[in-house]
Amino acid sequence: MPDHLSTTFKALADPTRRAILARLALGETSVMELAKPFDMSLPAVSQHLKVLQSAGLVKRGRDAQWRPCTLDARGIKDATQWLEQYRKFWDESFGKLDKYLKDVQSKE
Amino acid sequence: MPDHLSTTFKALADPTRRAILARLALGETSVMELAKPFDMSLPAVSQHLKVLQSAGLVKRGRDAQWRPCTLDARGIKDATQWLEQYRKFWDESFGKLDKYLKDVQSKE
DNA sequence: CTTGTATTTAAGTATTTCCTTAACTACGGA
DNA sequence: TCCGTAGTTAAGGAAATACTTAAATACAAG
Repeated sequence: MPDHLSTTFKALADPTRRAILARLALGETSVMELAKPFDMSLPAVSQHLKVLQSAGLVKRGRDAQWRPCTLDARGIKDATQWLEQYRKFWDESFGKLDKYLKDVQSKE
Repeated sequence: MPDHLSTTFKALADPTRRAILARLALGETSVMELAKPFDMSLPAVSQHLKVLQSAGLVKRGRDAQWRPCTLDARGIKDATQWLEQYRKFWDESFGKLDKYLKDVQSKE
């Protein structure tokens, strides 16, 4: 129903889900393992993973009874690239603005 | 109540609010002007602006009865920098991964 | 001081989110 | 086949979200 980017940013707007992504940045792991740090039921973590998956931020596999999770580049890329449009606005100190302009030029 | 980054990503997770930011990227403008493209009441837009403001994405001024809006670099910077941590995961084609590794090295 | 313009606040509502517990499915091994 | 481990689905509820209309506020100009 909603656009893809809204789904992705919504997924990122939760500290539990961002912590899951941080863990996955270290490498593939199971749902059990992911759930350990959180004071929350397993179904809750499973539901967070579903949100992350449909946002294209996490991919799931199958290994016997485990469903290993890894980062999915797609969602991260989409969000990053959208924000990239606004890069010239964050820290407009001349140094960084100068770097920005050079980068833009080098792409032409 | 929630952490700053959650507030910021939540603010970005709405297409109307992202459209407002897109308009503001072109320059400062009024609430009336911002509201025009949307099939939505003025209070609704005003409420969206409040969300953007508390996420550090928009700054407001005062000029007679107008409350001009501009982009606020802080929120954009925070969100971008958080995602930056994951840059090495989006498009791990060797070319871009190579560029990433060079960038990391050049910062040391 | 009244009117018009710009904008916010208040109050109410439908929908969505994030969690819970209970029940279910999937797989491997004895 | 029965059991244990891993994980999901279902059902329900409290709180948050995204809107609405009506009323209030802020300022400029006559």
